[in-house]
Amino acid sequence: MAIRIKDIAKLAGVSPATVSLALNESELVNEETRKRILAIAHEHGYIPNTYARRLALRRSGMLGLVVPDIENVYYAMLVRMINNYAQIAGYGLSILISDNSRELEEKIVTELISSRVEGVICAPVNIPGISGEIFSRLIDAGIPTVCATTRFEYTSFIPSVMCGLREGMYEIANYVFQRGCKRPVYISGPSGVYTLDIRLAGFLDAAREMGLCESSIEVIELPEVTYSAACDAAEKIAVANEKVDAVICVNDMMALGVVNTFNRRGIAIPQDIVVTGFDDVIFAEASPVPLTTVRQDIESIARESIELLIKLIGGQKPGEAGDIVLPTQLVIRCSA
Amino acid sequence: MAIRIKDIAKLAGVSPATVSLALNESELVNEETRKRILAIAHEHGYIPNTYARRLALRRSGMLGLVVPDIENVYYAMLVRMINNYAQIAGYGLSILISDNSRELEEKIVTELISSRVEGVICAPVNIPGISGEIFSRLIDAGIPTVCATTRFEYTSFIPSVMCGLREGMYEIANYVFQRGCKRPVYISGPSGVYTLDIRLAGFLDAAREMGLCESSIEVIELPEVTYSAACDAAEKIAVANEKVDAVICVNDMMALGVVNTFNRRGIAIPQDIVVTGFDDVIFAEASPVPLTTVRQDIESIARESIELLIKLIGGQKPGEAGDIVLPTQLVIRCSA
DNA sequence: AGGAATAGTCTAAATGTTTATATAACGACT
DNA sequence: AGTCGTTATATAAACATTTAGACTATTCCT
Repeated sequence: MAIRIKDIAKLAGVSPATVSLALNESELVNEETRKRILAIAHEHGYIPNTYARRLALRRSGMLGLVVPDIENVYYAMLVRMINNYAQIAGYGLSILISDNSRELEEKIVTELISSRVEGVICAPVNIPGISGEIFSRLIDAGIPTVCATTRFEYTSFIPSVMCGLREGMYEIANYVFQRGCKRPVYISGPSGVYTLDIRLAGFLDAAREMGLCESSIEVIELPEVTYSAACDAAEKIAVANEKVDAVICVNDMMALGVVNTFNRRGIAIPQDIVVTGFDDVIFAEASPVPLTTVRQDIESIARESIELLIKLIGGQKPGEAGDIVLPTQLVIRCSA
Repeated sequence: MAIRIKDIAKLAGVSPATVSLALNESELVNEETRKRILAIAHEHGYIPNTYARRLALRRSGMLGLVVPDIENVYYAMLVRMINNYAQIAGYGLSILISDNSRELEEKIVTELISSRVEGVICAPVNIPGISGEIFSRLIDAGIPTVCATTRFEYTSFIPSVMCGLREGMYEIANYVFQRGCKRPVYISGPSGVYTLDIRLAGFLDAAREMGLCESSIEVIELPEVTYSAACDAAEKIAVANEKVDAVICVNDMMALGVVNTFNRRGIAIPQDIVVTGFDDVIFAEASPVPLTTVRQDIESIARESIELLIKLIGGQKPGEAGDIVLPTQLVIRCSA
């Protein structure tokens, strides 16, 4: 069906080798022949067969990117940017979605090895106890891999690029405490998720430093880090009304739930209660009370990830690189 | 580096053909030999080379999906669902992002042909005057293609699956008018974008039917369909204050901008002015005044697209299928 | 004129699979 | 003993490229 090099060769009255060389702009082939061949190729809409090409070349020119959830704007941003950077670096990008499932992650890793990608950036699923065995198969297969937006606790072979979440949460909690809040509620998701655990650690760092006693702080661990879960929690806080003066949320979506719930109940933010988010997603600013939050600079994560990956592809040992921790940025708006 | 069929053959003392057959669970090969071969393959972590495989098979088992903007939750949903359905149908999915650029779209189409995908679902870039020439190259290359979420005006060869946007906008505008509104402002983006043009047509249908005169309705065409553009427009409406009683927005993001701006200025929604959105994105419900809006059922778009695509792959002619128009759903909340 | 260098093209092997066809071994049947 | 089937395996070609090395013709030098 589709036209092949062999066909063009026949049409041009030369050998397939010459056609291949001509198409690849080799110096070896005569200017005139080249033009003739290119003309024929163009006329017939020749497009090379990727599979034959990559097989012969013994390289794919592809990188892989694995994300757990494409509907999360945070990962969507990551995808867009890595897509960009990969392009600039001259690689194709294979985007794979694990849909927060370990089994799919397994399959994806096999797929990546099978398609001989030259490097992988992975954001592993966000469930308690990630350990990196799945992705370490990539390393075993000799494929340079970097972990982005989080980190494998037990696998030192896979370097990571992420923001200093602990420091970021410390900073915003500290800011809230400096404002005079003494009875904070911290709203988080399930424990055991690395990126949530270290945020909590940052909060506790700040609380400890302020000398807040155990009884004056409350940590709520919800099963999900969603808007509606946060609404329910906020409802309870509003009802109990134990002089809580700050609600520190583990992400913006939850903060938004808290803000809307309090709003509806006539609780003034930040006058009555201070509320903070985390991530600085697009509608943090579009919230009825614009959110004070912590920005994770995803562009930097994307850039540094690709940069590190390319170094690894270039032969640098993972050990030499080490993990990269990027700064977060406190964004002060109105909610605190 | 990686182990090949040939290597396994040598280790097992059989021919490569036998190994291939064994790995593909063929009945031809002796049970015992098969087990021995599989054991060796497993032991050495054999993973077939995709490129060699696809080259020999003369089929890729892949579908392509092209979206203009992955950060748009609307497309993100589409991606997730089509990814799901493709998997169920036994295909791999190549996700490509055109980043709203025609040039990239060109490149992507070449890539798709080059990698011999068996079918494509495309959501073309959202700029004035899309005409489908770029994607019609897929048809020329014999690759079944369907257009999702919008439609090519001039290319009847590419069937489309989308919601009835005109009817949807008609319905919500009509609802607003039935409520008694007589001086609506319609906020849209640049004209020439098909999916915006037909929404406007739906609005005008409703206005005409209500007998609203030209002078009592205002149509604002902003350069961008963004939150901040809508905030500015809302600001002007608030200042002018010409008894406008409804603001009908072309999407939720803009409606949210209008709601927040009015909120800040003390204009009560829906008492003073009614506001509506379109799309029913996740935070339509999380808006300070939950948005009355129109839901596009992306799950259906995804399902119908894949279903149609698979029919086309199965040999159905595009002409026989025709475009698929799915119903929208009016979601009544508080803002109208 | 003869040899070397150069330019342009071709031959053939290689990439790692799949698969149609051939072959071999074995038993069963006449 | 020869024929036929069956079963299990091997051979070899095919898929569409790339590329090292061979070959030929031309030009340049002495």
